[in-house]
Amino acid sequence: MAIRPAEQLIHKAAWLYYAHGLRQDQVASQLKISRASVAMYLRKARETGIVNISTSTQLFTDDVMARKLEDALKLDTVWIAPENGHVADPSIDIAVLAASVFLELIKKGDRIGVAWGRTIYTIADIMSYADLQDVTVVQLCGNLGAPYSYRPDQCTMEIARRLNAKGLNFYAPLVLTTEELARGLRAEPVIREQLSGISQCDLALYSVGTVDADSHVVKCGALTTSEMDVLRRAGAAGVIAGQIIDAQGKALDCSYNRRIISAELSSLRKIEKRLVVVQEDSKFEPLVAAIAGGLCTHLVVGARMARRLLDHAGPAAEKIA
Amino acid sequence: MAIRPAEQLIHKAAWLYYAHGLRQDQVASQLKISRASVAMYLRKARETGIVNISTSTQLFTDDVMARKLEDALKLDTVWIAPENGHVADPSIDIAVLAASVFLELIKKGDRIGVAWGRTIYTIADIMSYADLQDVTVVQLCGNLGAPYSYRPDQCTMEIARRLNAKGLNFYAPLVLTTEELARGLRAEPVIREQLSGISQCDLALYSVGTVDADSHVVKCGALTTSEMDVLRRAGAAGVIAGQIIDAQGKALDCSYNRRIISAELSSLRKIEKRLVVVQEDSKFEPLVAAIAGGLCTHLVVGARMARRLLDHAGPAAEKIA
DNA sequence: CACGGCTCTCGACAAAAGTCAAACCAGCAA
DNA sequence: TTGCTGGTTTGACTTTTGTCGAGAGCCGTG
Repeated sequence: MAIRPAEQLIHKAAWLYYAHGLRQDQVASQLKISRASVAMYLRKARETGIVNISTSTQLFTDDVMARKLEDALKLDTVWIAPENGHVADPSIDIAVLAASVFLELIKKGDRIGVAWGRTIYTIADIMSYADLQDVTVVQLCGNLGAPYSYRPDQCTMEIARRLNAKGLNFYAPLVLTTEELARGLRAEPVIREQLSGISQCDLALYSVGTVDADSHVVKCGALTTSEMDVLRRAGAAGVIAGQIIDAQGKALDCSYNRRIISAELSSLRKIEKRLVVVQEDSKFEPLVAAIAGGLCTHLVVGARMARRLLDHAGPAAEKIA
Repeated sequence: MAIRPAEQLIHKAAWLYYAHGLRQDQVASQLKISRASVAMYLRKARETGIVNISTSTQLFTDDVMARKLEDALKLDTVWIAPENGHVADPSIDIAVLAASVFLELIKKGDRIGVAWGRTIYTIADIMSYADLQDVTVVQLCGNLGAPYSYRPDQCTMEIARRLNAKGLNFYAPLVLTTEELARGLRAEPVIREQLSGISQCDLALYSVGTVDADSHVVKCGALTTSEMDVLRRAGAAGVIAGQIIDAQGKALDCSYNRRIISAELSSLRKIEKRLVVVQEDSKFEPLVAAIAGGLCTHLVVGARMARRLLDHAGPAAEKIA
């Protein structure tokens, strides 16, 4: 119980304003404070998640293209963010939508797996605060220095913070220099436990990475440009949770994949809702690979990407709708 | 309305406004409609649940219950002490909360009325020291021998001591053997002054007592078990400041009530802030009676009691949230 | 094809909410 | 004691939002 007058007042103001529909000046006179303070308290209430304002994301699953994509790619639900040039930065649009979808998919008591990357952090950053105490957010892969705040543990923690949930971090590097070491580390009880807990998640949130010189894993130093070149020629098609996958969405058989500490793809597939968010157009092939590998059940993309996916799925799928 | 273009528009407007945080005029220009229409759409969006505004329920479950109680019972403020079973003695919890609430409610220059009982003394006992020199603490009712230090004058003095305030004691017994004597004593200038000063208090602190054999007034010898039995059958529902009240919170018309020296209930009702603290679950009916009689504006109870009060107030009050 | 009846839309105004610098206050150090 | 610091609170001001009545568009009917 909050004895702190501030929190008590904030809650009471929020209650009177949002639940009772009083005006700010009425709240002010009732609480015997100035209206300006009420306005301030209400802002705090919104910021801290004491009140939640959520908008339904139905609109974006409701259109025909989303339906066609669901059918063609056998996905659970697809959300398509419009890219009509009105909004300054279309990628923000996708992230805002993704954040809402993400919040909508969370249920009480859920365990949520979160990967890392620019996309994920953007989502975390714009996500509104919520109050989900019995939710646990777990990190899906080991750590790696990344520019800004895109680090795996930061993504996890930031999302946990926003949700007022428990954050479960991964205290291991993403990639090691030898396979032996990686094997040994995976066998460590702490790590083993974290990894085995992943398949018990109810919801996972990740994006996909490219396998070119611009790839996140290259930029963060996990792989050199030339190593990546080799992998690409060996069939690498994308990156999921730090792991290289081929065009069928299977983990590529390579030394790199054996040297990382990350969620097994089979564990990921056991998670009921696998929410994949893709912002950049360049991530088309990786996304197709991830979908092929059954790593995606819920998808948030922009209109252009949706179009491309539909074209790719072939005219056969087109005419179903 | 076949295809409902409106629905789509409402959705879009709600999305841009709530999820993207645009202003109404920006939304209007983006959707190429007037701002007035946007305002109307937004209202519809709220009404139809396309956007959802809710006050958090998990993190602040006790606060939410407190707000509901305030609404249902028309109380000023309700504080609820959590009873999660972890703490050894939950009644201490309530007392700690009550003490801080009490201190919070005191303002400079206040005159404070204090009744007596185990609850009150517990509060006095754990209350932190403060320095409120221009505060006066007055005893609300006559004296009566009580076990430990629960005597009215002791409660008053202890609180005055803690606050560094002036204590104003009552030099009269709580109950006399004849109505005449009580009348005569009440007419005495010293007593009369004390009694008439009560309605000028700014804050009162009391608990409620039960009307069974375990009642404080019985244990202290003011009434015998059998007398209490009779009173209960006559409609006694609780005890406030040594006085018997009925289920409506009115003073019961009985010889006992005419033989006591205590604050008139009407004087108590004139006090702006009437803080009632209840620890024991058995005091449910007395508390309900006191609230019904308008003897309570500020309430401190445990979560269990709160729940019971809310259930009692009826499901109608429940659904406000 | 003109007519009510209907909803949707808009402009203008009034009301409410947001903002910001200044005042205030408690706690602390000198 | 005095002055300082960090945070809250407030009044005055600006911006944003809600509302209302008028008018526009639409449709079935006589």
